[in-house]
Amino acid sequence: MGKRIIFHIDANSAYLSWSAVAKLQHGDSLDLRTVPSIVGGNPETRHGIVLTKSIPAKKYGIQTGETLREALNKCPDLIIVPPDYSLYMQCSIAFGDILLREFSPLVEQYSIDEYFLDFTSMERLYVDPIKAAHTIKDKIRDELGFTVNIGISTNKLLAKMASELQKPDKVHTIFPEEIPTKMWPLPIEELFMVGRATSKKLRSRNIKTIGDLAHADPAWVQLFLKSHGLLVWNYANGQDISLVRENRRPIIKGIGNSTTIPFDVEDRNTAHLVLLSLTETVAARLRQAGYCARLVSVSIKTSEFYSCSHQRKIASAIDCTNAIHQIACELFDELWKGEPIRHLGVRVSEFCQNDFQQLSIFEKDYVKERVLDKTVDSIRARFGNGSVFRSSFINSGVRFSCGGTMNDEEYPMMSSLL
DNA sequence: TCTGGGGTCCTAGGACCC
DNA sequence: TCTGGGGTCCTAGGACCC
Repeated sequence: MGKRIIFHIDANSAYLSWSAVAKLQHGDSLDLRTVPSIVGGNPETRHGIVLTKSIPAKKYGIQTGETLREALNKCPDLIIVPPDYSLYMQCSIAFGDILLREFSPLVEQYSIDEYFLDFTSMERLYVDPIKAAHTIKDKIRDELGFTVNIGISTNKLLAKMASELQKPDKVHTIFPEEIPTKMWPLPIEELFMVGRATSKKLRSRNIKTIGDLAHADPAWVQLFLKSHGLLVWNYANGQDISLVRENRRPIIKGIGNSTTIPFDVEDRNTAHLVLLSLTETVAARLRQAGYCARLVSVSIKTSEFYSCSHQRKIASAIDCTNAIHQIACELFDELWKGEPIRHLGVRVSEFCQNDFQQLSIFEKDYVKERVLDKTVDSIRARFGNGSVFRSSFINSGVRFSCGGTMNDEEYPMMSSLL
């Protein structure tokens, strides 16, 4: 294989920029990006954390994931706006369309605000990839109103590392010969796939920079980081052979829905109702994907932030809301010891196609269930999620649909590896 | 402490079978 | 059984990403 040229394109402070652009378009005179501001959840419903910060907010030391209280302590004048996920989906798609339509057929969406682009076959058209990257960057800024960073290199890992260098509105390269000067001096935490636990283990062994890791003995790193050690050692040395793959229909491995409940749940019935609300969206997405699932799992987080989960393999794969809900409730009853519950989750996985005539082996009731689910799905598709819901939710204090406010339409998913 | 939600992958331990 | 070893499956938990 010849030398490839890979771009990584990353929207700067994506949620915040996108909300800022929308506000400007609605006649607002203040550009949120120019002042300390964040996109954050609502503390009233116990969702009060920082999702994205503006660059001026970053200067106050505000970090993604911290509570709004902490952020406000650092900057009392901080402007806080709520997230708007359907807006973000639109921006994400418009962003990807420009890349795909104008620059290369080989584009991979990596997350809601990141794309990889294989520029290799475009070289003859543009000659200079750096100039082409500036063209892309400027076109997105001029047409969509938000800035991006573009990283350029010979593989995805290096391109991604390059796009993180200096922000916003920049093009950077980390070609292999630039690794020692541009990547090795960076703190170890900056390396892709080195999170809190890994950096702690590395730092305790005096590995402080990416260069330190690159020069360490890979066998020694494997002793305490197992296979993950070899992965990050390769990344520190700029080694990555993964390909940019067009993502039509990514292979989904699991579908889940979880939520922090605005109040502590202390009784079984309410818990079961929350599980139903979570299962409704999980099962509908499962059916829309055309799958049946063989594994159901339930997770709990208590008011004291203790987490645990319980799962079960089932004999025949299912996609019915009621069937999944029933198993989720059984799992919950086996798992719950009576502590006040802060957070609940339902997840299904181990999929197989749902189009087979296996229906005949189900009991009559089950066939009816599937017909009912299909009907409800299509009503909700036409008239909205709230158009039909179970009477058990009335006056229960539990919303009929909760968790991932995602407008859906196929949420772009990344794998944890490149 | 006003501490989110969506994912993927890996590992360890126990059950079970030969 | 105070027995050994290896393979596979299952479950729970933890690590990482955005």
